[in-house]
Amino acid sequence: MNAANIEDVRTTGETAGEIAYRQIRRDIVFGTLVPDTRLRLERLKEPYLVSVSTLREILNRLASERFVVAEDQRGFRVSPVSQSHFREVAGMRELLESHAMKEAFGRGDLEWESQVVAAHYKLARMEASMEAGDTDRTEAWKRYDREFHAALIAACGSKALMATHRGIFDHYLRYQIVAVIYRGEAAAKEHKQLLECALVRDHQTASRILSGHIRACVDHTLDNGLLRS
Amino acid sequence: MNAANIEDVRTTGETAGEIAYRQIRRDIVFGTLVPDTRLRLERLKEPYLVSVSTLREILNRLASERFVVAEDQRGFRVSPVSQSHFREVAGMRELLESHAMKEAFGRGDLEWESQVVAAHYKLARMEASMEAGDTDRTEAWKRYDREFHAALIAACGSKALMATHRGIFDHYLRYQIVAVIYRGEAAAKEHKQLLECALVRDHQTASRILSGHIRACVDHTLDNGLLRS
DNA sequence: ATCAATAGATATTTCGAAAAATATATGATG
DNA sequence: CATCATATATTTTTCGAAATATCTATTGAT
Repeated sequence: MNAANIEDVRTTGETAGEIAYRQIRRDIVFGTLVPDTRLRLERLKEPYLVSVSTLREILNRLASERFVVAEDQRGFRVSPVSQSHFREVAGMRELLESHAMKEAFGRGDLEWESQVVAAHYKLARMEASMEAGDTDRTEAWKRYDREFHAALIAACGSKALMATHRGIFDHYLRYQIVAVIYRGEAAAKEHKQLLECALVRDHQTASRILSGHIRACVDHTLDNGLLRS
Repeated sequence: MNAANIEDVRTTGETAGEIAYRQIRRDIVFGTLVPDTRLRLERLKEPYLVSVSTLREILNRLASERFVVAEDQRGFRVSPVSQSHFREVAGMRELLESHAMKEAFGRGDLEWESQVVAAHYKLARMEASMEAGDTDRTEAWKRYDREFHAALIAACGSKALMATHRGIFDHYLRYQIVAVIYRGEAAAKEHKQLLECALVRDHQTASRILSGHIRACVDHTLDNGLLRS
């Protein structure tokens, strides 16, 4: 290959299907594709710039991740949401993340600590910016939130655990978006507490805070009836 | 539809892709498709009786489940196995199944108990039959083992937890097959103990037994060097 | 008027081939 | 002889259309 092609490696390295996959997944997590709507193949071809076959590959992947449901010979639809499922997902997050934090706190080294500090710094700055009225950046905020919690458990020593957590976390994220949750100040305080726990390796307090963090979010959502049945 | 078609509902209700999916998944879990081998599309068309497009749908699904890995523009291969991954999967099973048993023991009713008894009965009979030299039925044995452990946690109240457990369990199963593990007598005894714990709702003892159950299996495999690296 | 059966329309599933990328073989050059 | 560029072959990715199934509207019968 000649020198001119070096720049194209980025572009060609990723398949069209991969790009469309990320876009559709993102549209489900962030609610652009609303729960329970049917995903008609011919209709999705145009907006995502792929053919039906490629779409089916993508939707099959998302079905494995439970972001869409595949009904036998009746196509696909965006997975529905429900109070009970939200509770289940929140419970899973609590179980996985608590355990992973405990492991990470026991194994983490200086490099890990610095990554946690870095992730918290970015998140805290974003939270401050949101507090100051810089709205409609919730997507970036959620990304930093995810990265902070991922950093906390990064030293847990199990790729399998982190992968499972990541899958569950995105489902949790969808409920936060779908129900339009905002409790910035409280969440920011809890994030700071989690950072401090990490640095002194106090996983018991961290678990307690995480439980509160998650349960407050679930209760707030369900109490206000932001989700039906 | 006329009366004659009623019988065909079973046949036509399932798509060709669904059948091939189950077969390929099964072939990976039970080692027929050996770890790390490349899954060439043209080569798999014939044995599984589907086209390349359908194959890609299946392999994308299995990639989401981490039974195959997809390399950018380089196709698919059966996920490799390693000691460290086996340990991670075993750890995940311990975490999920322990927690689920605790919940199930707290919520289970008479109907649940009877299902556990039924599942154990089938498993115990199979184990006795294996003990008596009825070999090469390990696949059926593994299925009953899975069903027993699934029955134990069936009352945990979380479909999400059960689904995640199921996914992890099959990865665990693959290692049992790949490494040709057999510790029938010991396992049978532990299964009986788990049944008794369930009926008296002693989740703490059950957790201890499950830990031993899993760790003995992992140690036995790795100590005997049945798995490289 | 209600229900069943049929025909037509719409959607999904499956296929084989074209397009794009990677891997392999060949040959030229230092 | 090694290295790099070029050409060939193989493989993956993507597509559009044929085959199959489901859904809807219409007709006819009880």
